[in-house]
Amino acid sequence: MANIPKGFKSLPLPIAQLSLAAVLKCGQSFRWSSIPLAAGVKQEEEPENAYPSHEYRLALRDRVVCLRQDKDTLFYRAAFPDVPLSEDQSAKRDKETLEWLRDYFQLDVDLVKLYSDWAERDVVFKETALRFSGIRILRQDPFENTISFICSSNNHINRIGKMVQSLCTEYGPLACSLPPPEDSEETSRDAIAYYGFPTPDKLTDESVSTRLRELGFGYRAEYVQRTAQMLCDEHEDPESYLVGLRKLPVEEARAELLKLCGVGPKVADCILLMSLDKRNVVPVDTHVHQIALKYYGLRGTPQGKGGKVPMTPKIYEAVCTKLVETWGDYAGWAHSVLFTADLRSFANYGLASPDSTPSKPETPATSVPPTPTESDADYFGETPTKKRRSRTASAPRLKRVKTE
DNA sequence: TATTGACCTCTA
DNA sequence: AGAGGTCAAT
Repeated sequence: MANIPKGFKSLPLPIAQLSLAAVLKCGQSFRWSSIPLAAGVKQEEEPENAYPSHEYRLALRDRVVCLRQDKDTLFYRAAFPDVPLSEDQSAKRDKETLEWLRDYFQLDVDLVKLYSDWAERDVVFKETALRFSGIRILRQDPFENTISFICSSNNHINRIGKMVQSLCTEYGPLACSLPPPEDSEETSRDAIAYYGFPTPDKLTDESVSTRLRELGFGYRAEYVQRTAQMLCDEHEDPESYLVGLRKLPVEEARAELLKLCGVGPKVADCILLMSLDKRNVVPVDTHVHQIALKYYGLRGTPQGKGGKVPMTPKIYEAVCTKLVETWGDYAGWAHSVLFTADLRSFANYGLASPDSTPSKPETPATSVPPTPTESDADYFGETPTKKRRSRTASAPRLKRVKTE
């Protein structure tokens, strides 16, 4: 590409393999900050994503990773509190950062290939999710991931982010302070302090739960503190223990996670998928459940008083099994694509519960999923394409009518 | 073993 | 009301 941002290294990477905008803000990690960059003079006929629109930053323990991306390149750099002494040292750090990136984004996994596999296996995916490209599963730190998703229960993504951020500011190590990018829209030149995620031992004290309550964690405050305490009590090196779960079979790893306070089936599955390498685990939340009911021919569930569908362990299992057999070995990854697509559509159209409750009393496991109708496509669609614009307009936000 | 409520707080 | 649930008591 034309120019490399000052101070950045570049890595060739098609945006279809990784979309930072989609991945970093879709509720996998809650710690990335995204900083809008000043738009340069826009040339005519310039393709989308010709230039980076944002810089993304994440504090690790010893450095702050800064990322940008355009159509076919990932730009990266790391900031440190001190100035590097030598060329050698600087080169070494660059190498470490690149290594971290490859691991964190799991760049060895060919996402484009996966998309085509899913599309081939699943009509619904092909029709609805294929246009949300570049969405992959991050390989996160297990402790951070665990604490973050303990915070996620009965909560909004937005609020989860605030909670995790305040947790780091309060208990995390200061990684580095640095000012906003020179080419950002930010007018202030003041340095921003970036804090890494706290280690388990920093969260064990009784005072932590009290403080977290004050910070608005609600009933999750005790979960966080007790989980940290439990991990430190039971394990010499809690973080290594959690990382070690990667080597266990799924069921065993899940059993370990379920011992932790505030970790139930759904949160455990999130951790398994997002930090313990269990790529075929599909966390079933309310959104995924709705999607499964509507598009994947699950039998009408027990009850629905007032249209509500209860989430029981049995249903959880059924949904999970169905989606795994639909998507295969990387089912958890596919789920993440659909979940993100789902979030976008809800943001645009609001949650429209299916009037058409699953009608089929019995749907063979092997049956082809119902072909999405046009309105289904809108339901999932991000931005209405020109083709569909008119009918989208005629199908405005469906105000949920209470079904009695 | 399966079903219910309660649970903190914020936002739409 | 409901949010990417979990826990504890029937």
